Amino acid sequence: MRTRFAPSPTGYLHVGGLRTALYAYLLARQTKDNFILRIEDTDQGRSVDGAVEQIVHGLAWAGIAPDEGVVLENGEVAQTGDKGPYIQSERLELYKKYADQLLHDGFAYTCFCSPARLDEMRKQQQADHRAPMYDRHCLSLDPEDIADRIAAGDKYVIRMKVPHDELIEFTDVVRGEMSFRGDTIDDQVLLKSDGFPTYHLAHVVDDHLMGVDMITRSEEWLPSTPKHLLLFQAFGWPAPTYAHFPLILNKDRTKLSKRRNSVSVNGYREKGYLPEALINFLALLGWNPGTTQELFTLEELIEQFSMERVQKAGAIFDTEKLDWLQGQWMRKFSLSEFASRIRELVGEQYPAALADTEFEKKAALIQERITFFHEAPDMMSFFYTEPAVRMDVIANPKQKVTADILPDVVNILIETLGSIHEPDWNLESISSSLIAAIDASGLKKGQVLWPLRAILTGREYSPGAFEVAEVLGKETTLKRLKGVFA
RNA sequence: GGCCCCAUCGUCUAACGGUUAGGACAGCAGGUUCUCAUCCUGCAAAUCGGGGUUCGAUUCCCCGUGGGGCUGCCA
Repeated sequence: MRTRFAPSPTGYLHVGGLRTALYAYLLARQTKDNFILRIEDTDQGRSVDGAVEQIVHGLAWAGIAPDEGVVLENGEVAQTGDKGPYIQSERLELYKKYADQLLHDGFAYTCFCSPARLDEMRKQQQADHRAPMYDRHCLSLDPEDIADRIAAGDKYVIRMKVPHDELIEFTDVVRGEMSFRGDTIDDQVLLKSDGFPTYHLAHVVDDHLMGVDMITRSEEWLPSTPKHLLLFQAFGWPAPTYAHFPLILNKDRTKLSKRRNSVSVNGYREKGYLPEALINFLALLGWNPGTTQELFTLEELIEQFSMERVQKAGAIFDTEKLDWLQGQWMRKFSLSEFASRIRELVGEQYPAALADTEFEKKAALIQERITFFHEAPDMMSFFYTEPAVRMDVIANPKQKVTADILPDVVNILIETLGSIHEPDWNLESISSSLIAAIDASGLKKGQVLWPLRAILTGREYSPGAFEVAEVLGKETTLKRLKGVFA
């Protein structure tokens, strides 16, 4: 199944767009066919510089880079495939040619109506409580007049002539049987006066020429599908299958917008979200596996995705679950993978980390606490620098640690830990000897372990005292303990 | 206004005529614990309304209601 993602380069890659792209990608992968990226830059006024780069890089980051069309080659935007060009502004002659064909075959007509006239017409129709539709003012112009006016430089568009007596029926893969009456369909503009096609013409021409047989797009396109079907019919081309995915919504259930949400894929990337988490989250927004599985790799999605389990109703974009998935994915990495992914980052602030043979052991202590990679340097700082130890952190009323017992506590710690032989310095010996010492002292665990942890890390929250002491080693541990009152 | 789509916990969703309406996130309460996080247990939480069809409707049909999309020489 050849599928495609066809965004307009009007800005960054949108999370809604990414989900549409993901589903198209999964479908193509399932059938071992190509996933195409086509750029729909037919609105000259709305195209934004750099948007194509954002889109291509965004898809690559998410792990669903296109196989054909506009792709990334050695980090540069390029085009690949034998059905190109894949950027619509480079296909203008093609649209003109096919528009002329429709004109010739009587499926379209030339229209000279000015925007001002159309505006006036719509206002009147609305005032009369009629559906705003083109009134076919130019439907039956004399062919010679048309030629003269064009020669004279008059602005014109080409409109499709919708057969009012037809009933257009089709089956949408996610929605089922659909039908529209021809007389409720407007004579859509196909070719604009600037020579660019509208979406409608471009979609039909391109998807036919590019061999796309499954059109996946979001629900907002459902009402214009009959126009597209009529065009396929007029050209004598086989119609593709359509699948309209549910919309992603703001909290107030309106169509997801950047005004009310953070919708830029790059924004999530910059905040530190993993592509695995975002993809997992987006996949589940409008689709479910029919099982209780919540965590999906891209591979698993390819195996399990099915159109039958795509939701019909729109889904609110609520990122609470994304945050949970982010945590799950951070923990899902093997330790060596996790360590290697944060090593550079930590190394930037603490160069010692780069050559640290104990790095993995340290990384292990933060993996279950971390949410974003960029938190790693801070979370690991006490392994590489002497923490600034504040009395108000060490003394903790909740743990019944008061300033007056601290000297005794520190002494117990220094004595107990100091008596462990260097080669025996491990989690087991540290914890058992400390527990024994605590029992003997009559103090509570928290009264001894909280200060130990606070002194070693300088923090209220951190990995456990035993673990930190073990990884820090006997020498550093004792040095920090002895330094508290120095 | 016209056309079209949709409707289960707060959110994402399962149940394709028979279930105490299930799961996950979030919430709340416990447990584990030196803190935080993780983890574990439990609690609370939903079928929009009305008619049909049926022995039986979340499920099928109709009518409402509600929400949404489209209605551009935007996509």
